[in-house]
Amino acid sequence: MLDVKLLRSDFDAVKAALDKRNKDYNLEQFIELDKTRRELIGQVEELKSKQNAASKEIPKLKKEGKDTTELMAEMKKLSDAVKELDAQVSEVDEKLNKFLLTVPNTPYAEVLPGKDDSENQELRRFGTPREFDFEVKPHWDLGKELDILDPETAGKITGSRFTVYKGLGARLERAIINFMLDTHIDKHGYTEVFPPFMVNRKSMTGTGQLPKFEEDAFKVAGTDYFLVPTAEVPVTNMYADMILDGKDLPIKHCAYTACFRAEAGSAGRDTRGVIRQHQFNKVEMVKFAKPEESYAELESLTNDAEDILKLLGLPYRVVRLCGGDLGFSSAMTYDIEVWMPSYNRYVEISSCSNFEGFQARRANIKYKENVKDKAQLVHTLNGSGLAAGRTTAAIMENFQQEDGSIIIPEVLRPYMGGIERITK
RNA sequence: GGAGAGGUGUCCGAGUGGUUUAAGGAGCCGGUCUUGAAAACCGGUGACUCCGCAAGGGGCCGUGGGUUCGAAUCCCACCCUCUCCGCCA
Repeated sequence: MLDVKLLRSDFDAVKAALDKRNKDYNLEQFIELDKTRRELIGQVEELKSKQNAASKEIPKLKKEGKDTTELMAEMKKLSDAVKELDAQVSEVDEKLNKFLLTVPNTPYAEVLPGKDDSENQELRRFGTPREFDFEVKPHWDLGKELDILDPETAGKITGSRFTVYKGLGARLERAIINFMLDTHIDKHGYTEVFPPFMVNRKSMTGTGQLPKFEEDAFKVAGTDYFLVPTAEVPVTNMYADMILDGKDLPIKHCAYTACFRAEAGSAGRDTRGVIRQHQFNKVEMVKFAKPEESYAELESLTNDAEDILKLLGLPYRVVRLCGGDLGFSSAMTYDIEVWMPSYNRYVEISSCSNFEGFQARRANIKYKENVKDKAQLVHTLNGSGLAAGRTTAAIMENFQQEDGSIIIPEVLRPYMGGIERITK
């Protein structure tokens, strides 16, 4: 949610920042609603003040044995007026709130305007895509030949966009998850959490998935719960409605969860392989930081995600998303894209974002430097570290051999019982 | 799922319709005393939020409604915690 005070005091600046997203958000309606709301509040609070005064007066008069009938009748009228005005206030409040909840975050100064992902800025590359002297196979063909990925069986037991991992495929996916978690915990200093895979509506609203993107989420029938689209949702909301101690910041968590996405609107895209699934595994990093430190924290968070790819020996590049490609809640996002031989291009494997105070305002997460200070919003950040399914696919494709086998990266071997290669 | 108990400020805890402006205690801050500290004593101290330039005012006793001139207190719904029972990995 945007800062209402900023919207009032510096409307044009907010509008200019949002323009970088290349869409129109009809911000003008805010001005009118806000004005109406403030007028109504002024009126109703004046009446309530009178009400409170009378409530002190009536018991006094009664004790003195005086008649309060007339005053009480007068107060009844006032009470009705208050009710009427209160109803109007909450109506305007609701409209205003509804509107504010659907306006995305203002992009950071460094974010360039742009239409879509074609206008993202490449910042750096690591590694060199391997030159193959044989015909590369996509991971879905390798997976089938090695009998480690089985989308057909998943289609039978569930439906499309699901995969059964079998044998060493399942073990590889699990090894990747554990390797990533251990690295973030032991080397990068994150504290692991293992949260529920379902969250309530409040949490989904807190991080910005709702109310605007309900069709992207899986709702659990008969409840008001949603399957988590990312661990960002449960982990960020762990601190909802809390005032943190500045001494504890930054707080750094990593978490593994399965992630569930309806993939509404992506029919026909990436239908083969494990790149775009309704359910996939991901290790997520989440940070809570002081505002003045949040952009430095974004750099280190992105480096932590990159470190996983470096250790695995996978070539990648880092891009800064332009305004038009930026997620709803984010002020700035770095995407890390891994080289995917079958696509013959870099494919997103991590997205690292600084949400500044946008989520913190929605979820009510604050901190105090000292006990006597005024509580202020923390900045929230998160990034994939990494998407496990896409990592499995990248390893399969980048480390495939001419005979169709796959060499396991050395760092994963301890997690694979020492196995060095997946063969038929 | 069933039965019961409960949710009050940083914490403990009182409070069943009106000087409650949320008692009292702990903690915290300041002071007296002390070589210093502790103890004792004295004084101070709810957080958050909304409107307002300010003065000030409104709201907040799990959440949301309702009754009333007036609600922490009465009524309704929901959420959460604890105990017991049932079921279950």
